[in-house]
Amino acid sequence: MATRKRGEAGDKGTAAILPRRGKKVSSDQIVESILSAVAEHRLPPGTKLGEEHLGEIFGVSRTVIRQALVRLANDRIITLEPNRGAFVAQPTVQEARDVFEARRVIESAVVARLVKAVEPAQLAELRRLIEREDEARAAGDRRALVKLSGEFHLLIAEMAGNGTLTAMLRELVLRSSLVIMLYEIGNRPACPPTEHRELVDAIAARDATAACRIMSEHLGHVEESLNLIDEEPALPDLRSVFVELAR
Amino acid sequence: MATRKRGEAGDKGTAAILPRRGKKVSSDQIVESILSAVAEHRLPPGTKLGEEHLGEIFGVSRTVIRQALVRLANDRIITLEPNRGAFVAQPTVQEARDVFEARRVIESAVVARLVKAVEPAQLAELRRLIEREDEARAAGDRRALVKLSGEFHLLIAEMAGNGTLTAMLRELVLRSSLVIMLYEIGNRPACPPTEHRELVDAIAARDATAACRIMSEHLGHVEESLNLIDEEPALPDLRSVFVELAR
DNA sequence: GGCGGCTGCAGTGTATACAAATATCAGTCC
DNA sequence: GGACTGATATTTGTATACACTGCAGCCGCC
Repeated sequence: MATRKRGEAGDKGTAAILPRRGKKVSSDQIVESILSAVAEHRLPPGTKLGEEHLGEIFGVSRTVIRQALVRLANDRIITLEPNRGAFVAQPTVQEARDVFEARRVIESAVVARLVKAVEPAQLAELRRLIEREDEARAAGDRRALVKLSGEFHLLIAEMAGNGTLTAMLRELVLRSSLVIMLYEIGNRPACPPTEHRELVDAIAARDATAACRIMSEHLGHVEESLNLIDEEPALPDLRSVFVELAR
Repeated sequence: MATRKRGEAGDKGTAAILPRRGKKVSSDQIVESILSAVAEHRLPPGTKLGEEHLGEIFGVSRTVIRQALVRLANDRIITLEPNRGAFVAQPTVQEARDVFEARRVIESAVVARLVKAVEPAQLAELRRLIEREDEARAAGDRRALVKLSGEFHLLIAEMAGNGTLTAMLRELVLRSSLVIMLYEIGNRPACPPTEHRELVDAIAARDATAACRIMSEHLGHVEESLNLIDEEPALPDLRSVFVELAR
């Protein structure tokens, strides 16, 4: 536990680290790993992220972990409670609704922009992604499905070519992932499977009005499929569970 | 210079620190100070922000400064060049256009939302802010004017009630401030003075269509008033010059 | 005289040490 | 038996130490 050289991280069974060639800053890898875990619903909201613990997992000191946590907190993926630590964020119902509204605003605009300048190769790429979604759905791989669905929305933004809007949407998609983990009802499928396809069809037809409408409705459907009523859902839930056991 | 207790920071003549009662995390104050300096055009793009130097100014160690810099870099207000340090960001022409497009997208939506639920007290508050803008303009106080103009746009977003969109817009307004510093032509006034007033009038009339149009055009006017031609403007300019010479 | 490498310095990147705050738990008192 | 209080242990917050990188100036070399 004394001195720890870099590079030992991989030994510790942390599968999620994508070993980018040394160019990137080390805290980037940690941020990416945690974001990836959120996107794949492997990291439930409310989970405590202890600094020392993460440091052991990634094979770096708390200094680097701290940088990563500060960045994640800045994007509202985690919350930093002073003197208590870092926890995976638990968006409130209000925040959840705000996130979806923001997504409708941004993604409608992004789709409209893409319709104007979409190229056949891009349509093919979108359709390829949809096929991978179908495969994941067929295989019953919910984690892959939810991640691919997010990537689909993000890919549209990237293709639209506004880096600022894309960066913002990336944050929103990740927060959506937290929202879905918190508020989804049972095992209902998050994204209706046909709508992505319809959206690409509308884009291919250069029908901006229809594409915007489908995107907006699609996000509305996802939001409606959630249990966004104004009551405290998660940590209180755990707490009440323990109260039950303690009786 | 050895041990330094908290609370001595204020002694060092750092005027910009608003001494919030101890609740906030100390890096927050530093972030706020730097953001404030950017909003008031006191901190030109490209300025080097040395860690040790900032540490002396704010009376904290590099650790805290670093946290603040990481957060600012995350919001693209500064750029962190590995092993070289932190510099106030210099948005490219492309980024500048992206920022204004993103603002049009978000602020149109925000205005439309506000029109639906605006209250008389809010209209009065907006008009009060416009009057302060007029005063700053009359006094020739450009720094106050540019800051108040940003606050006007932000106030509309806050009133609209979507915290997520507001947070995103806050970032965009700050980056706009950098863009304006970089690309403004001479001393041309950034914001046409009448448009804010027209906007509030349209909101008061509950005319969502007009309000969106005015907001969008207003942002378009600000963008057009800048020298956003596709040539490298500042540091990159130097580089391309040397590339030419090397041929 | 100009150019390339070298060395010293300044500044960042990371780890560690220490202080402060909080959570845990045992013991005591009511 | 339950609640409170104190000590202890764990965890975070901050400062500092040290290693490494990049830059500048100098010197020697061509």
